[in-house]
Amino acid sequence: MKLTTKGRYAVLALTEIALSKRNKLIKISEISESQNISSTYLEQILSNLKNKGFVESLRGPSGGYKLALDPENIRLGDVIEAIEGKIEAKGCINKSGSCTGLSGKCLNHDLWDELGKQIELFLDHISLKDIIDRKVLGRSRAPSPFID
Amino acid sequence: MKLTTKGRYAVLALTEIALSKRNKLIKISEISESQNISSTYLEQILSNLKNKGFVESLRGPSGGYKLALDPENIRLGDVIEAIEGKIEAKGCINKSGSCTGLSGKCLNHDLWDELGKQIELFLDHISLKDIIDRKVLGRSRAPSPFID
DNA sequence: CTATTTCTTGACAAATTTAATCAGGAATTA
DNA sequence: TAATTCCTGATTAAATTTGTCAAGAAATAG
Repeated sequence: MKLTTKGRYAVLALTEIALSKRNKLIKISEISESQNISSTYLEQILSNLKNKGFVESLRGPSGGYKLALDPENIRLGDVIEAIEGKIEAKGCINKSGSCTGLSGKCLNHDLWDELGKQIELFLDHISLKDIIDRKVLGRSRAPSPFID
Repeated sequence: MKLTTKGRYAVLALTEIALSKRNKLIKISEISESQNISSTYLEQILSNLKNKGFVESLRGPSGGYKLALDPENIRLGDVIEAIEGKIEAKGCINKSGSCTGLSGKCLNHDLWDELGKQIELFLDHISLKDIIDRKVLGRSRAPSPFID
């Protein structure tokens, strides 16, 4: 599993872009300064977000970025996956011999798979609009009881 | 947030210990061999698990490890926290100036806090016994809708 | 059309974290 | 008393994250 500053910066940048005046372009330098993030580092991230279709850009003076989608259509899960890659709780993948032993057949596999799903489910249900509207707090949920 | 092989090895080791014959001690070398994990690395992890009270040990020939608690009383959340430290989605902590800007007051803070809770909730509700009994699959849950 | 601004791209380097090794030691038992 | 096993802390190696840097391409203002 992976969740680094890169992913957090991406979400942060998207909220800044979303909050900038409707259809008005916002520059990397503006985000960089207001959020105290290296502008060259942000360049990488925004360039990536552009290629994945979350934002649009314009070059030259008075250039900058704006959202390519409405905030309610930007799922955080998609953003994080685009930036950090698949959030997968790799249990024993690519480790030959690690699916043997007393706990053979990867009892543990289930755990990390399901945890990965729990994380994905959460992020896939939160949109950029939820963040802007402050509709995130209190929404986490415990797993369901096991049904035979 | 953090979830590394160390945490996974810890859970793996615990399941191996749990599955070994009741009250019979199991050696590091046995786990190491059956799971293909460096035994010296495992030593660190098991020593840690012992200090945190999850397992007991005995030295000398015919020594080894056994559980200090019943599997149903070992919550994965506690294990992971003991090994990896608090799973916290640190949003803007210790980054002076990062709580300003258009998205000031840390709109994002809520997101990572709540994601952290979603992960904790999941792991706190799964016990070592659940893993052994294969009662984990299908239990992940989406977040609840926002209530005003 | 020229200079400036801004995004774009890819390679590179520093810093941090993770994963693992190593060495020496302490308890237990046969 | 010798072999076995856990115990501890220091050190190293590998991988990843977090940037920096340099050269360039598009857009615009003047």
